[in-house]
Amino acid sequence: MFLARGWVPGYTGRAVAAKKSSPVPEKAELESLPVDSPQRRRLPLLLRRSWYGLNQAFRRRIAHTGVTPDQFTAMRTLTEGDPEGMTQRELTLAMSSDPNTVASLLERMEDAGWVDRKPHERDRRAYRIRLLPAGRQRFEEVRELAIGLQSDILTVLPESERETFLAQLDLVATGCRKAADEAPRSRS
Amino acid sequence: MFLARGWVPGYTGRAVAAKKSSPVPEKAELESLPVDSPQRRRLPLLLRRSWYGLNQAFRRRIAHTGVTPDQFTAMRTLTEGDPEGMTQRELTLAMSSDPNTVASLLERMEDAGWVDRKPHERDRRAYRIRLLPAGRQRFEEVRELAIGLQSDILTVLPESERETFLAQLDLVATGCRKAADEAPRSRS
DNA sequence: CCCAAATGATACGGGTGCGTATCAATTTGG
DNA sequence: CCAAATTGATACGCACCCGTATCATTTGGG
Repeated sequence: MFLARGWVPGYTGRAVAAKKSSPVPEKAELESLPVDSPQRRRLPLLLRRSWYGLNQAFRRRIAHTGVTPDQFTAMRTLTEGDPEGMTQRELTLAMSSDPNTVASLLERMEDAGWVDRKPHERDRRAYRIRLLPAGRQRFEEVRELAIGLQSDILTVLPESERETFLAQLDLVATGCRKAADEAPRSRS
Repeated sequence: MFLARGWVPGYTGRAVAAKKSSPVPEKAELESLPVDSPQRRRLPLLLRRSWYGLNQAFRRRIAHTGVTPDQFTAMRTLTEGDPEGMTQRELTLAMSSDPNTVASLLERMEDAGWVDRKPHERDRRAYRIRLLPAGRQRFEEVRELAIGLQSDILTVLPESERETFLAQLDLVATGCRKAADEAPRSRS
């Protein structure tokens, strides 16, 4: 087995080492531990597990459509955005992504015939990205699967707790972005 | 489409279109909307924003150490794992990562002199990965910054709600992994 | 005991995240 | 009104995610 003797459990909490009796520490003793102690639930690890798990599940469920999760996110964002067509900058912000990534993402989507880029009528540096009919059709197809997945996963929480949880996650997301924006880009 | 002209604000909520007066819909009308409606909080988008925001913040805060967020995760996992040295397979599982990714991650970390790979004494296919003193020193250095970041972010939630939130996120994470594991790898 | 199935690791390739640099166009300040 | 700062987009390069294929070793069932 993969646990020799000795050992401290990972954050997956398979076991509790040493002499601690209860598998779940009491609140009081728990809060006396460092916030990154293996005995505690840690935000970064939980977000990592959630995000990669969700992505993997989604990618596998939609693989047969030829669309990737990020391409789907772009399609959704475009659908919900300015009907005249968002700029790449706007798309980047709305997707919480990066100008670079969005550029190459759109390049592939343009090659696939799902979007096109028209020059912006007031800013000659910018494009207006529009979702083409072929893209919209793909989007609708994948959207059904996305709804199914999200619903499946939310069943792990009692109905009554979902909105509160999502509101808290929203706060956390905002906190994370804020931390990122405030972080120094190294000194210069 | 569900939004023709007039746009509806994306989840970034830059503006509120149309005639809806309250920016936050009532619970009743909210629950009548599709789970992926822009007016609702959506799990995938929130997880995306949280994860990338957290990562970006962390990457920027630790850039001067030469360690990447994933390398730090590996160091932490190794530190908390079998003192004799985990195999790559075990590390992969514990990190919610992928055998491929872990292999190249470790290759870079080995080049940097932070870990080494000794042949496993009972399975000649496997390695035992050990964190070297140089790696442990880097780990301790970065760990301080990681604790600071996690603490900073958790301040967005009232102290009394944190443990509950993390417990719910744990459930969600498990649900996501489960969905991924159950997803078909395409048919063969 | 032996062979088929399963498993640990690697190679290869496409997609994505992102720091840095560059270029053209727009905005701003004096 | 013009030079400097800012901004939209791209190029390049490295790190990481992950599907697929391959190879060596281990395991399991007959």
